[in-house]
Amino acid sequence: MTRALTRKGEATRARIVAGAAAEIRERGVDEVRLEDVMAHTGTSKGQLFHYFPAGKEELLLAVAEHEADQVLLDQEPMLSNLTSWPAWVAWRDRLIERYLAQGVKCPLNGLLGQTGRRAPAAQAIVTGLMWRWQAAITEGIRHMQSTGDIAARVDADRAAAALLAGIQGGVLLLLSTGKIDHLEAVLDLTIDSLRESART
Amino acid sequence: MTRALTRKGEATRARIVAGAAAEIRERGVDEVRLEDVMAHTGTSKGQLFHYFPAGKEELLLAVAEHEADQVLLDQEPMLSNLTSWPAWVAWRDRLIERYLAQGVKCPLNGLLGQTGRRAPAAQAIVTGLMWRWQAAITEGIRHMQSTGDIAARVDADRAAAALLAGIQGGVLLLLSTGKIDHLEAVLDLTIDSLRESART
DNA sequence: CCAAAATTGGACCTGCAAGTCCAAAGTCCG
DNA sequence: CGGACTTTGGACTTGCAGGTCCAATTTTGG
Repeated sequence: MTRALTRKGEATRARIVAGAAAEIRERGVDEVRLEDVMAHTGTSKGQLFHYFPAGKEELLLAVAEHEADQVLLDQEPMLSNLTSWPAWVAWRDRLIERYLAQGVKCPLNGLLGQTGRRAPAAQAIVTGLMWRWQAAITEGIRHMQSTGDIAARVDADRAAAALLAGIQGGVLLLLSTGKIDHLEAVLDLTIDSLRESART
Repeated sequence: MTRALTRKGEATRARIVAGAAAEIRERGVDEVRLEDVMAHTGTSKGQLFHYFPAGKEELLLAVAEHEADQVLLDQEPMLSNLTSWPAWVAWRDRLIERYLAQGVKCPLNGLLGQTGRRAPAAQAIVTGLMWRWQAAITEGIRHMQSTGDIAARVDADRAAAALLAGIQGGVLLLLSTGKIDHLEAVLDLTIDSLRESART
């Protein structure tokens, strides 16, 4: 159905999404006007509505997809290879580094409130992200259990759920307080707790 | 300076704040118009700007304060009396119950994005809430350490930070997925881990 | 090379929600 | 009771951001 995109069109569309994403990260969802996106990407209103007929909401949705994918990509290749304690630590370090650099600019935070409530599609994107994220963590835990580095009695799904929640909260607290301490504490204590489980 | 409020005025102001808070909880920050608040509280535009001269932003700030206080009040008297394991469990249950009932309606989520970025004052309110919350948890941990129910080697501040982050993330995941599982997992696993610390 | 379709620019429209204003009504206190 | 205030209602103004429209241009595929 959306087969009517030439190479140039595809490029323009991508430029719009990337530009809008950057703008949103920088200033927040509800501070970004279509005009800002136009200026920042060198496009016209005609193009915006050509590629996103439903207007702002559709654009925001595309941005959300883009950002959700980015969140997981930024954790690779660590996230998919949680197969040893050093690997876990490397992942932990990557998370800290990434969010420290990102600071107050959370791309998805606003999307929960802004589009999340009214657009079920946005909700689905965030939910999907969380599900994929948690699945990756679960797999890491399972692998560590298979090598005996984490006790078999640990409920991998539940532990992954808790760790994911901790990360989300850590990031949220980074957003509101500007300090990385919470994220660090959660990661270290949770991972330590998993590590400890094998010792008894 | 704001000494020019008769009893009737005070009541009206409170009615506006409470009504706006309810409306925001129900429909989200950026879906609520001043007209909605007027309709819902039986007030006129004149009154809104009489009590909140700076307009919407000032009203939102008052609502944020109101809601932040409520968050902690809803956890009392448990939160201030984390002095035994049953007490901790009671607190845990209260949290689950409260957020289960609240469901998708988070009063403060939007305030981070909406007012948080532009209004440092809103940021301060959220930060203050988190700080008070964490302090209460820390105190609970310290008390349990004094009775030997939690190992002395545990860093109370750090543990409290991690637990708070877990709770925030659990609530966030409740908002996006609609499931309480994450919050439950975080609370149970973290509390268990604290409990376990005393056994070694 | 040429028609059909995609792409682009930008002027214009429109609705809405925040904010202004002021006059009428009520309240307070000596 | 009376004058000075707070409180209230609601009509009006304003700016702005999202969305519409269409004509000009470029690209595509046969």
